[in-house]
Amino acid sequence: MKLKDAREDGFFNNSGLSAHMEDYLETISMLAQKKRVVRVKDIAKKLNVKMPSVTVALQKLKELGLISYEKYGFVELTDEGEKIAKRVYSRHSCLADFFENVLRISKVEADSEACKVEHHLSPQSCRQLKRLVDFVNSSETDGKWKDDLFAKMDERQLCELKEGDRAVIVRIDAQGELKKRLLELGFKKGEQVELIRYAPLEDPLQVKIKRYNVSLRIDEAKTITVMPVKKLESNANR
Amino acid sequence: MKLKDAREDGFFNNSGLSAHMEDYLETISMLAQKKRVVRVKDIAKKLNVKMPSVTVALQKLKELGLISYEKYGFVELTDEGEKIAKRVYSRHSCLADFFENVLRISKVEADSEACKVEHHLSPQSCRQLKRLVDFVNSSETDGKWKDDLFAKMDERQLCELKEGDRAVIVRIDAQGELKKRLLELGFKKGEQVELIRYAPLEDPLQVKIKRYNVSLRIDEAKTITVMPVKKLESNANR
DNA sequence: GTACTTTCTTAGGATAATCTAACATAATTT
DNA sequence: AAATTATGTTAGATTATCCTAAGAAAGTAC
Repeated sequence: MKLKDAREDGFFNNSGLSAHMEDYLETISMLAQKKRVVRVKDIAKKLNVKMPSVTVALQKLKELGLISYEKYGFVELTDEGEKIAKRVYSRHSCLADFFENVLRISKVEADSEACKVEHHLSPQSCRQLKRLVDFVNSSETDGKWKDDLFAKMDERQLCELKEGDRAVIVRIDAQGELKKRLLELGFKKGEQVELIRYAPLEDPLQVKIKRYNVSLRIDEAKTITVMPVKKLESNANR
Repeated sequence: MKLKDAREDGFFNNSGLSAHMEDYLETISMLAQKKRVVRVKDIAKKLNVKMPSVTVALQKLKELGLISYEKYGFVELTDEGEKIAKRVYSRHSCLADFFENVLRISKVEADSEACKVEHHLSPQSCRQLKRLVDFVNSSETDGKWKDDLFAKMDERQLCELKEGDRAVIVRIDAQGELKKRLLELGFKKGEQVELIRYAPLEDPLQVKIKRYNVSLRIDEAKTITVMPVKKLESNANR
């Protein structure tokens, strides 16, 4: 909602920079830590844009006094630029941490989600998010609730699995006829299933249960709650 | 990170629409529920843009088959448009719910944050977020941890308060000289403070404690953790 | 030290959004 | 029914991105 705001608050952030400019800054900062010098080419690669786009962005950042850079030269952050980059980066880590350790999605996806969301989060939300992550991560507050939370967060509906995933059935919410049919097919709590394949439009999905291949419609698969089994990736090639 | 993606995945979402187009769709859907007819003017007002911008957007949405609309006529969503709007809206509510009931920021701010973030969240994250909110909201899993969580989430550092806010001191993390000085000024656990005013650049902030006005630097105020006291707004005019 | 390769910049064009100003249609009032 | 007001559209400009193509500078190789 509020498109104009999207321009004022969404694209342009606390730093006064657009989301894209913040990305450039963040990238420069990251590269500066890894490499001796920061080059246009590297920035372009990291941000997945072409070099001319980088050149233009650098010129703008230079005008803003956030980097020092001469034509054909290397790029360095000024103190001011470094400060903003740090802030942007901390927001990013906070989010990535949240996605990974609270929402419990894979590290890679957590990072990618953080990238997409990071420029749009207010400092306040960021602080609150940090409090939440700290609470969940803190070992003081251990106890059953945390196991409960993680169990809940790790549950999926059968149709959320990817091809090849295996999982154990936790619960079946189907009623009446459907429930009966699913039970007959062998779906019951504790049973292991493997998602074989989705049909082109994702609709019927093929599942393996007790050595049988069964075809389910998405609406049917939605009633089945499962807990994925971690694949031992290192065993994959044996 | 990944600017090009920002275009492919950030601005253009699961629906294949840009964030702004999703906003238009969502707004139309909301207005359609409240009003007899949806007019350009209302959309413009809601989205905080001028009418010509709306006209242009509507033309595009029409081309995409998401709304039916004739020049100078009213706007209606097609089935396809309605479907997308619903999806967008459910993502929005999920986020707003999260910001309000898990991160525990005010309803208004929760909604505004949701608006800014909503277009950038994958369906997967959305589902996980929903699981988290459900877990926190569910009354089954009651018990002390929830109180602990809320207590933690409701804590603020003194310098996070707004002018006029009152709060009770929960903890002081200062060390050595600073701690001594704060204690001398009357800052201690259980004491009530009121944030009077920030200096122009937010730096020294003026706090009232035990009828005294005290000036603190931000770094000092950061060491003081407080629990805001809800103002009884309805009493304000008496 | 000339020639090739890599890296970077400039120029010019595209797109998606915004806006203002001016004009067109519809609705309301008299 | 004519005049006025409200609403909506078109035209044209602006901004922030991106891109490709072509040329310039720097680095490397023989």
